[in-house]
Amino acid sequence: MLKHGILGLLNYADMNGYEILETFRHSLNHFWNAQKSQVYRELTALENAGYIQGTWIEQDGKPDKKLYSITDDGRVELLEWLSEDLKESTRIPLLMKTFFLGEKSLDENIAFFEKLKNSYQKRYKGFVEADQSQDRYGDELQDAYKSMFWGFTISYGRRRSKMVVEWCDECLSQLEETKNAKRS
Amino acid sequence: MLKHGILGLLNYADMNGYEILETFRHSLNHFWNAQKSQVYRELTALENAGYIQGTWIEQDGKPDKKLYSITDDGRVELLEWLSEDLKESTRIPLLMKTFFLGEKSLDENIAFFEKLKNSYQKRYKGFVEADQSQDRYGDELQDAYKSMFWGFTISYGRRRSKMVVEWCDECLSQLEETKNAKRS
DNA sequence: TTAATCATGTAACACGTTACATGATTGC
DNA sequence: GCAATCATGTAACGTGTTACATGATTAA
Repeated sequence: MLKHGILGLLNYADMNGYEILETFRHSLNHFWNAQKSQVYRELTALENAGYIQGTWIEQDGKPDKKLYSITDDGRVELLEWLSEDLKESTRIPLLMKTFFLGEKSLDENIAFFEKLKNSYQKRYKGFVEADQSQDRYGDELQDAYKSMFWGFTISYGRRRSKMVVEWCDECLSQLEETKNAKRS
Repeated sequence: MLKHGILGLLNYADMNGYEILETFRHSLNHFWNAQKSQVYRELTALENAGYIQGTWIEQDGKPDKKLYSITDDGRVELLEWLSEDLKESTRIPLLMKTFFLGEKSLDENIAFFEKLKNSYQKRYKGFVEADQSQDRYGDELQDAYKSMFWGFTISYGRRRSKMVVEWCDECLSQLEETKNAKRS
């Protein structure tokens, strides 16, 4: 999975590991959190598989870097992945916890959902701002068609955050109702 | 993560591996897809850690089974997990693919989102029906408070499916717009 | 007789996380 | 002098997936 993400980025431009990590951090971070160690490991694996090739570049005033570019085989692999059906493995840690919340008290659970709501409300605001500032990656790409899909991922993030906030509201109102019913 | 799910289930009732798998399949499947091999592995690990203990039960007409029950240490571990902050590792395969869809044609991408919309529409209907039939797990639990949280997970599933369908609509209308713009 | 259900697992691999490890240059 | 930026990785562990492997009983 990460493998294909890296191939996708190298298909846009040659990059070294550090730049790939930066790109993940500023453009893909809302849907993929890439770890340093994993990126370097995948780069090695991808090079061994012949999907990318790296060249060491000397720099002055900075450490040497290994610049990777995608190969023809890599491009084929990328397109194959894009054509495959996506296999969505549903694993939602939030719901795993929610499912067993019956072990905790009403008040603890109200606090749980309030905290959650708060954090997603912040995320939501972040997405709305990103949308308005018509920003970074969309501009970097300089290709209206490609940047449209970047926009789609932002839109998903916005909708998802909103959905979670609304879900929290629903949970909270049911919890409050239960609390009131107990009191009377 | 799965580890705590198993602890949670064993906290409700003693079960063997097969029953745990069945429970995942009919009650937790919409947010957690547990593999056989992993469940058996976790059960062994959990027993070695002292969080659960298993006893072999002979049955007639059926294979022997190993019935597990949670220990006091296991219950402590479960409650600790419930109190911890949840660490949500955002990794959304759907968006990873979406991000790089610029490599494919307009028509292919329209087909992609239509297929996706279709599958989430089906899921959505499934959730709505599950909601109305006031069903399985909620009844099994026989505990209004606990089954409320099960209901929360269903509600999340319903909202999420709906959100994805709406997102697909947005993507599709933008793609269609681009298509029309090209034609003229 | 054949498929489904009940029941257990192992082996190998793939993918993700956390901690450790190094070191030069630049700006405050 | 200290933190940030640029740049590379390894080691160990944890978690998830795929394929393989076995075998009895029951219902169509």
